[in-house]
Amino acid sequence: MIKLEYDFFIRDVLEVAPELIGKYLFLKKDNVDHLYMITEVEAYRGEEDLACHASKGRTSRTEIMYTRGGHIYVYLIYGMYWMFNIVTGKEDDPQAVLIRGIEGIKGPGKLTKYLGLDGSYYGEDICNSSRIEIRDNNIFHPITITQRIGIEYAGEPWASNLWRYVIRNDPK
DNA sequence: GGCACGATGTGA
DNA sequence: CACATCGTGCCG
Repeated sequence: MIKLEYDFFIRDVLEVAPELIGKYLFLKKDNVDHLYMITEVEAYRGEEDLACHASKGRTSRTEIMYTRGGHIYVYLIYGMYWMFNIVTGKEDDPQAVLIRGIEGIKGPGKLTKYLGLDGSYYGEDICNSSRIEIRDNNIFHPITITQRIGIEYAGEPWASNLWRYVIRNDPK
């Protein structure tokens, strides 16, 4: 298992997102190591993407998306659920990958609750953290590509862009 | 300051 | 389909 470094994350989100399928999320909780295979992600790309929070421009919340890839973007939705994202791309090119599923857990809100991820991870450097990393075991997994979930409000073409990537055979 | 609304999940 | 629950963006 190789830890992924900046060169992996500092690329366009449409390259990084599909490659994250089958990779492993490493977490250290209470001094115990855990590995979870990533099974579902979505790409959010630039200020022009009306489903991307960066479409509102640079704010205290979206600021982290304007940094170079490898930082963590976490935010609260519906007052209850933390969404876990990894920033990608170069500095000043706001992009992020929303991690929507790991093996056995479907749904971005359930995922963060299960893993214990919250606002304390906002801005964390996933290439230089003692508690969270992404690792690769070089095993390829075929993927299914679909539209992103829950962003119809963004209108076209954003609602129809095929920017959701799911591990194939992962039921739904 | 006030208000509308979500990259969701659950349960009727 | 209703709704919980609150940070954020936007307007005033």
